[in-house]
Amino acid sequence: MAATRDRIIAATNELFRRGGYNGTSLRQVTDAAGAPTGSLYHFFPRGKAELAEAVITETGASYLELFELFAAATSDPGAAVGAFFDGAAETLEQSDYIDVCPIGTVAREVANTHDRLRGAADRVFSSWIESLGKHLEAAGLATTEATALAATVVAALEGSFVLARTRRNADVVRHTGNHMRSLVDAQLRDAHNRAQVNVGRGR
Amino acid sequence: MAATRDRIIAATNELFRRGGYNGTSLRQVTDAAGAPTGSLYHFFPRGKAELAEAVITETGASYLELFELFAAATSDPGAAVGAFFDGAAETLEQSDYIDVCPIGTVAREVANTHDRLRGAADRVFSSWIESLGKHLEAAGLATTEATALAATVVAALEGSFVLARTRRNADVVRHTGNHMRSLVDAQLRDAHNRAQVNVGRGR
DNA sequence: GTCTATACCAAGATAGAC
DNA sequence: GTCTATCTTGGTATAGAC
Repeated sequence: MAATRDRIIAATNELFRRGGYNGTSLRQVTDAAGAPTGSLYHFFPRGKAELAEAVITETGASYLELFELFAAATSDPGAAVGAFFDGAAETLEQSDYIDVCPIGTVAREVANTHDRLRGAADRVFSSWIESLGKHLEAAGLATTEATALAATVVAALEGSFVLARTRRNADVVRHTGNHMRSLVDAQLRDAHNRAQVNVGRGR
Repeated sequence: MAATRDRIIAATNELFRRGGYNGTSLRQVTDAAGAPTGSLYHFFPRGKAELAEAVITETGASYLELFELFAAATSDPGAAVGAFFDGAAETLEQSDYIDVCPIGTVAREVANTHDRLRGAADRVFSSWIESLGKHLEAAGLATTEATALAATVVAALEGSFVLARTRRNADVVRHTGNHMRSLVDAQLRDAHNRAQVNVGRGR
């Protein structure tokens, strides 16, 4: 049996993916985790907000790891991006379309009301963008271009989750992934062409 | 003074953009609208869910109209898309980063819990995708390509709102808009090139 | 660290006078 | 159509024994 704290985190993660922050009660959490209220407040003395912050931070780190696995499998960032979208689509279909990512839902709910949670989500998104950005740089993009493109990919990923869950069909995630892949490929091609021209000019 | 029903809808729209569905109480709505509980239940007998459904449907229709205005201003869909993102970025900055769109937030919150609201959001997103898709078809894309690309643009739009609100900076919306614009331009170019080749081959 | 009971408050919804 | 009072439920959080 997993440690109590881990069960609480895992249960909250899944409940947030289904119902979001305000839509999930601590009663649901303790029931799903099989843990009493006392334990919850033992591990998270500041209550729901502290629990949510832990879920955001820890889930964010595990998704970062997951993306790094995809990226490590190839030197082609476009392929890694496409594969990541395809994996997310699969997850959606196998989970009755509960959100793939608790962070996007919660971030959108609390961005104007819980500044601490907003900050935690901000750090997570930034870590993802930085990671993808590094890979895009390694493949030939300038830093500014790489970061902006990485942010677009993350935005498209999060947005495609909204559409897929709303229509209960994950194909939009796959199509969006394909589009992101061609966008990445095109930008890399442009960068290489510019580099070629400069070489031709003796730069 | 606007009619009571209109004030209730407008107040709810703004409150949803700030705090989402579960994060907004009917007390907040009646306070902001300056309307008593009795009036709210007079216009929306099934309560909060019915009110939310009306907000989604009516806001969705007004954003559709707004996009059609942008699209009517030019025969270049890429330009219309870019301008729409820029306008949204402006709105975010001027509103303390409350969401541009109450529908995306609410859709993500209730997709697994309120099927009626999910359905209403689905119809709205579909109407946007269909509208943009038509313009992309008119510019030369095949129907399937046009619909898929339109969905990607809507996904990127919604996703960029999440990132922008989370980091309290709307530049990501502008950058995403630029990327969507180049994506649209590239796909239209490809379609035209394919058409040219076919002409060259005497098709 | 765990458990139960409970305090306290805000939520959505309803009733019935006007 | 409007207004106020109120019902009921469920929310977060705490207390204190074990």
